[in-house]
Amino acid sequence: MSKAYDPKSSEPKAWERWTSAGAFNADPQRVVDGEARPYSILIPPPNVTAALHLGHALNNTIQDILTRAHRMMGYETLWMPGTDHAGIATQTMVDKKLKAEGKGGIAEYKKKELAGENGREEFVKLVQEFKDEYEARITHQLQTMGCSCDWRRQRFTMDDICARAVREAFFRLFRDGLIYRGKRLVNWDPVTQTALADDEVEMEEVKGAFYYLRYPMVKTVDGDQTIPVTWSELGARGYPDAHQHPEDEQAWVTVATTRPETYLGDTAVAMNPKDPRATSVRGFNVMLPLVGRIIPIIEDEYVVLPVKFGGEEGDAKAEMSTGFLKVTPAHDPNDYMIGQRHNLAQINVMAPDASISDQHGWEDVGDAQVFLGKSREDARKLVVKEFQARSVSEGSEGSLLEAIKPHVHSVGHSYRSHVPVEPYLSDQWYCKVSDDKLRGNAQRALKPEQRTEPSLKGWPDSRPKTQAPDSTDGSMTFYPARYAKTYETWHDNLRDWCISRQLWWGHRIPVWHIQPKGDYKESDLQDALDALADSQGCRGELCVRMIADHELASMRAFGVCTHTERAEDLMKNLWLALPNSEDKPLNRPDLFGSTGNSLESVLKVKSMIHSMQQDPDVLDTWFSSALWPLSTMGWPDTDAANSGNEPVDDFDALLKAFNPTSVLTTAREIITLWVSRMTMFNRYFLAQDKVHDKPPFKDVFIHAMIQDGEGRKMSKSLGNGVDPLDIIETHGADAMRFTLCQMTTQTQDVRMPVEPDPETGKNTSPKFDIGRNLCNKLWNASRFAMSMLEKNPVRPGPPIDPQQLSLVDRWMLSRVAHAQGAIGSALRSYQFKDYADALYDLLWRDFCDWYLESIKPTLSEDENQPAVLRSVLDSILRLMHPVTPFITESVFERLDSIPSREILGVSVMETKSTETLCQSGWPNLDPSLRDEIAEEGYDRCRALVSAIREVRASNQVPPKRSIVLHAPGELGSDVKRWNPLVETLANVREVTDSAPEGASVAFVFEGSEYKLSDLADAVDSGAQRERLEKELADLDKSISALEGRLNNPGYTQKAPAHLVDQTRAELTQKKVDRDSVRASLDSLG
RNA sequence: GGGCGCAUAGCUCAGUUGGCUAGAGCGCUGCCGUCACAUGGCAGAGGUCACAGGUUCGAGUCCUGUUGCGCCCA
Repeated sequence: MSKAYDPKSSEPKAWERWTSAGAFNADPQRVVDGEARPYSILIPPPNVTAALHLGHALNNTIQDILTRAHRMMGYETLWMPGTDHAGIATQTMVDKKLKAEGKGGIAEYKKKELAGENGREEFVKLVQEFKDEYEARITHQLQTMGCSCDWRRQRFTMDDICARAVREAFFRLFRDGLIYRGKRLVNWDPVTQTALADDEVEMEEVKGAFYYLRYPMVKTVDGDQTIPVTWSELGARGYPDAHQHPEDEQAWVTVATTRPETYLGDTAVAMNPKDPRATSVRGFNVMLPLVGRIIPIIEDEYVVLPVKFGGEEGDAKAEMSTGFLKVTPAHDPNDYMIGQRHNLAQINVMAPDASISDQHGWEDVGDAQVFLGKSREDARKLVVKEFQARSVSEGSEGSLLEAIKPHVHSVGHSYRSHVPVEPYLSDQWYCKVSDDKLRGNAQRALKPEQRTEPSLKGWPDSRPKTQAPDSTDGSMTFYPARYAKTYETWHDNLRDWCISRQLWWGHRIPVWHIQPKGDYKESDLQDALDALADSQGCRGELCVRMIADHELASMRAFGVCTHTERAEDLMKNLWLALPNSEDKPLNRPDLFGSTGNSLESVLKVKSMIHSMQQDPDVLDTWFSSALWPLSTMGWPDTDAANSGNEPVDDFDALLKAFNPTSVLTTAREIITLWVSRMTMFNRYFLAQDKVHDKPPFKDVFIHAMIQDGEGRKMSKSLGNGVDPLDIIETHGADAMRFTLCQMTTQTQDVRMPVEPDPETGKNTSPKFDIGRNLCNKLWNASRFAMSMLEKNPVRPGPPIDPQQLSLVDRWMLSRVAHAQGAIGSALRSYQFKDYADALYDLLWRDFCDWYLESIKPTLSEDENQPAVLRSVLDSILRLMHPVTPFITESVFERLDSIPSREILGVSVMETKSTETLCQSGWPNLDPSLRDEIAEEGYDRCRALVSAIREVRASNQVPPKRSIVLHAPGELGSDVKRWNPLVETLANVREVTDSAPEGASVAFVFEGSEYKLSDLADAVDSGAQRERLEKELADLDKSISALEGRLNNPGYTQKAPAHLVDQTRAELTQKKVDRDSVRASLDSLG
């Protein structure tokens, strides 16, 4: 074995051993047959947009630690790997890449598609290639890190098995009325031209302005709506300040807006009913400049009163408000709500690219055609310019633009294209997550102790319905517990989920839109299609729903959702067969077979369809992510999953064995996006299947976020990101894993100082040295131990009774037992730092610093000691394996061939194989090995050694010099009984009862004075005095503290008796110590 | 604006029901080329536990408030 541990040579070999042994393969049948308990984890599928970063490394290290530990504990263990197609993110990446390569980007392919070519298909193929590349890279990264996933089962959210789950889920929700079509304001990204979910919008501070615009006031006389209202008229009606304006001039209202360009779509001006001006303007309208649209002045509580008229002073909104609010229902979410309340028209004045357009619902353009075709930015400038140039009415003073005040406000930006999001009215698909069948199930999943009163009060139905230990409700627990609140609050304010995206990369929505010919009901079309489906062998695989209801039959629309590929083909064929002209017969009768029955059905359906179109949109990425616990397990059709080209065909047992999973390990930012939705879907669908009604995981562990040394997020743009592969290259995978494990505390952020590696220039962190050093320590300790075992082989024999062992051996076994317990409880409570610290202390402090040093001289004489050494090293390797799998596997391979002998109480848990360390058992140390007496005895010995070492150091005694300990009485006989521990560890040549003859140095131990001699040729009495005086000062300080405590009657009366006794004993001891130190000082003269 | 978190040694962090003379690693100082490991050993210095009140016999820990930093959601 080499002197220093070399991860580069060990890691690939260990990996090879695991994979050839099939060490990571899970066998669901063993669980179903009751041979083993299940332990399963689903990987949060990384996006295929980029290589993994340190946050992924942390998350996956944690999952691997849990997986490996439970595998060794005898659980049938599944860690399911996979990646996410990350719809918009990936599509954008590919678009950018194409543009960077000088190609046209997605726009080119959109043109092709419009021209009737396969632009969409070609583009998706390119994305597929991109995905393949990154998927391979991510897989490589995870494997290099040592992730013990069952790689045979690797999934991708868009592969066939996942696609089947998506189709099934969509169909059922559609059928059950939980998916609907809605015209809503969405967060529209004008660059990628897609709707964004609320959580895909990032708020950014923007330096903008409040623009104060004047709208002339008009009234209706004899049907003419454009008659100006004058100030004097308003004044007569009690309008405050009306007299400040010229009497006969036209009055106006001033609205304040940050987005003047949206005025084109205004359909009302609103004011608060409490506004003192409300009565005087009631019944009047205003006329939009240039557009000429007459819009009403309405009253709504939403409007903030200006300070002048009762608004709160200091409230920024009240300070800015004029009391009049322009209402643009089609371009602002709040205005949309007002519009709903007052039944206002929604006028969309923009094209999908956010340029001003009269092609998307705006008709009364009037003089505003100057704005057509302008981008929203240009339109804003132009609106300001036009308003500035005009006045309220001809000849009146002042322009329509009253003022511009700078204003910093936060604006939603697309997380992909980073442009401001445009609230945009469009038709989208929604999932009714606010339904109790979904929301309620997610709320009820939470452990009752983690629910809070306000939420339970707000949602009385969300109280858990069942409470048995294995119950369906209340069985999901968050670690750390505080994150339960994030989860809970999210559901309290849940809005329906917009699930459609105007993208090409994703699961296409399996719906055909049908415009009906004639006036008929949903069920009529359903019946006709059922008959057709029947004739085509796909009965029941189509579901019809009204998706747009309108008084006019011609404006109605039906959605036909297809349940299967077959049904999809049927609809496609129907579309192909429909002739352009209504009266012509089918142009492709061949598509439906030749039976008269089918032809009749086709003709019937055809007669009902005016036009049909496949929905062009795809589903939000999170829709397939939400199905991850189901799709990875082959749901809904395990038979179909088995028949694919999968390397394993045990899907039928998979779901039964491993859903619900044991724990989900993830970052806090996706508690809402992902955890919640998986919970809803898992419970909803599996309950329908009568499988179970459980949440998809028992525990949810939320790990910390890694920030750089300055507390900033790691990101590409800041250049502070760290690539796990770089760390593995310089430090080794185990070193990285150990450091990450040790950093994983229960706080929400952890910091990792980042600096460039002086050699490679790549980002690294000194933190990883900790892990590297630990591995090196393990390597050398093992090397040393094994060489000693070669020289002093374990002799065969019956099991050793620990009671027969020497003090240090019993102590070491006790420490291992202690560590095993600490590690077990750390794992159960997801306290990963505690795990790492327990390993560090066990290996470095206990085993290396004390045990190995202690046994050096005795190993050859003590016939039991080699067996203990062998056994302890074995246990340490096993306990360390989940954190540092590679090095422990390498060492274990060598240790395994060294003979061993059983020690009573030391065993390993049973596993299905012992071929590698990875597969073999977790240490099982009987609690009786925790030996208080040995720990106390050895601790005394160590304390004495430390005291002697301190004397040696303060007197500058060279380490090589052997000295003499003068220890009469009890201590002397103890030291002799411990022989040769003190002698070895403190380099003492001789222990004697006699007093020193020559120069000596005194030290105090347990209240008595002892002496050391032969320290050097001359003893430095100054150093001794200094040391003793410091010791005296420390003692005085603690004595006065203890006395102070005991002199406090409150303490002696109220504190627990054992504590008071303890304090008294401590005080007595300290006083004795002090006397001895004083005596030593006196004798120094 | 709402929610959550953090503030302890020069740095990164532990400190789980209040009982502590407040710990670890790195860094720092001194000694050590020793036959497992210098990616190491031994010894040492270093802290008004952000601030101000309160509860208690006793507060780093619990409560209230203040300040600063960070994250999430509007």
